Amino acid sequence: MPKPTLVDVGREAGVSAITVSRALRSPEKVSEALRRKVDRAVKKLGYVPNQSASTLASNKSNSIVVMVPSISNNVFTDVLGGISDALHGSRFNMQIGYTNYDSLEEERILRSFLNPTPSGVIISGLEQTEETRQILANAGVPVVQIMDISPDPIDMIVGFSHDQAAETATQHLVDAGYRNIGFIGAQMDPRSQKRLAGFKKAIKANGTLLEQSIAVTNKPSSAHMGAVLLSKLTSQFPECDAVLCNNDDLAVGVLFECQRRGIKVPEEFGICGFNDLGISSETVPSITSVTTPLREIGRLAAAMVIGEEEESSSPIVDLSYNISVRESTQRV
Amino acid sequence: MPKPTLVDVGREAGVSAITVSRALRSPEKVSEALRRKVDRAVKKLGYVPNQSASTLASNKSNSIVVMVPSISNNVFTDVLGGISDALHGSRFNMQIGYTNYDSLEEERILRSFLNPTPSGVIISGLEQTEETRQILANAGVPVVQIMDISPDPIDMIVGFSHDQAAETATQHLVDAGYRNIGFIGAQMDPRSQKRLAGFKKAIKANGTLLEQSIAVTNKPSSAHMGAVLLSKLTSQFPECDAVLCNNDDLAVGVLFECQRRGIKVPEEFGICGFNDLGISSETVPSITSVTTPLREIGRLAAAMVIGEEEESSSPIVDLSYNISVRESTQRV
DNA sequence: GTGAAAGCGCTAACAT
DNA sequence: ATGTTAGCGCTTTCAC
Repeated sequence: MPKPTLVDVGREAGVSAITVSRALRSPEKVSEALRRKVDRAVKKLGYVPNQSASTLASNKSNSIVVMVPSISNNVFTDVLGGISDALHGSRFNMQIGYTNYDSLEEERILRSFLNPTPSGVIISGLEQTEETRQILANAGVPVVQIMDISPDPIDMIVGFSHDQAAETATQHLVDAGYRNIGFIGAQMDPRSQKRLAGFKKAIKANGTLLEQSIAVTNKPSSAHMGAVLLSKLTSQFPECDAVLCNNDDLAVGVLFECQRRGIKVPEEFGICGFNDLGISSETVPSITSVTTPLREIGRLAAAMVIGEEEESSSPIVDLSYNISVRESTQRV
Repeated sequence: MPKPTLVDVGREAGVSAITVSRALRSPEKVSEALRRKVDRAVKKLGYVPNQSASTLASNKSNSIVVMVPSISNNVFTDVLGGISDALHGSRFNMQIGYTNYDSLEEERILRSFLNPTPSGVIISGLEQTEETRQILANAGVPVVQIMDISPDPIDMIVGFSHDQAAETATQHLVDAGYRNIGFIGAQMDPRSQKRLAGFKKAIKANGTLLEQSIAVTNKPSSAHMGAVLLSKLTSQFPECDAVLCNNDDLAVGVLFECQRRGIKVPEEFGICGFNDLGISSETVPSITSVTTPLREIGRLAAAMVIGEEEESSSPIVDLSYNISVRESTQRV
């Protein structure tokens, strides 16, 4: 037997197809009795809506478009996990776009994803092109920017303050007794730049910022890159006795490089990571890291975009981070 | 101005819409001249096909359905990366389903993904339910099973032999001089069971297999779990002097636990991981691992499913693995 | 090799 | 609150 359609359900329930459509899409706009009749007919026939027909007729899809810079980065797999959780069981599915940290590529992909119009857009960062902001603002769908915060979002935003988080982490290193603190960063996207700014601010508040205390690259973050950047840093800044890394894989690589060179952590050298990706609590010594609300960002962004959040809640959500202090910064 | 449709392209090219449709979908069934005219019109108008309309009319989508157990597992992000690469620039997109290592869940998701009929299916492992195999065999689309190998695939298959890989790795530990070798495994899916079987075979070939030399769990794999399982193993098998781990995160956790206990690796204890996930080459000491062709599996599976492989090539592709020998198994 | 007609299943817009 | 009408843009089937 063929798949049942809205017409079949309507016949079963004794109403017209369009009425069934409405009962299904906006149950609140329909009488209680009808809703029950329709539900029963749907179950009896095992009706499943045809997305393509719906999309074609309305020129609007049930997709939530999610734009992230990279899928291989654990940071974003965590965020995607949160979104996936929040969307699970809803009528929405997610369509992932991978921008490779390129605003123009992002714009191009987004254009292709905006037809048919999705039900919502979740997009990483603030660094969209002016064109992209225009397109999104005029798309007539909820847009949630994630990861960062700003007083001036396209529509809504959920993230945390990268500069504050880095500033707090740097201050923690100062408080732990380190005096020549360096910064190691890979994949220096705008959020990483903000972490660097937070680092600089904290250093200046405690003394003088030295140019040679910073070693960064635009290449991807990895344990290997952590070792490479530590070598660079210690050669240009030999008196360095601690580092803030802009991601945990770098921090892990720094620790390994210290072990290779016989540098004692935390006695001779302090290490603080970022994002608390799971491995930093397991190393020996364990690594202090900034625990960031990655999964929660995804979960909340999805809830906001599908309108499941409280009406009263603000379109700007600044989530909190936390310094998870571990052995790598605890001098005796 | 509104988006151009097939009718618009047809008008521009001086032919009917259906002819344009054919010229686009089966260029080989159409005259050279027409093909050129149509191409020019498409470019001039910036025509982009409407997927929903196509899917609705044909009840066939341009999606390649990909079923994987988990997204947070790095093993599958690598495989997905390979698929994504191979599909990039083609007219196909991927639709990902997460089964959470549950065959019944897999069957349920697959049923929902099979309407409209996708252009192909890539599915992890051999452990589908009988129902699932039936559905797939009757779907009339290319199906590629991945990760494992079998002489009896539903349609096509690309993977490698997990038992042979584990057997080879175990033999490497024996050859390295270890005499009381244990096995540590998490997330004991069927492929992990095969690795365990390969381990047992190699041990028996060299002596006696002890029940207490095996410590496994069905919980997810992580560095933390590696430490937990090492504790279990050494308490039940104190003379143990080396382990084969069924995944690299476990191996890393084992190394850290050894460091915590002051056990010298590789002198007192040998460690071999599996999948070579990138971190094992960075630790101190670096960890020997079985390098598996994860990305290549994804790339090839996608090529096979969209028919881009040589016609002549076999529907059964057994890729090779490689033992990457590092410090953790090199006794002086 | 190309075209005409019909319809995929749904929803927008307008009735009632 | 519910129904009628008219497509959405494409592909299928059948003609020529």
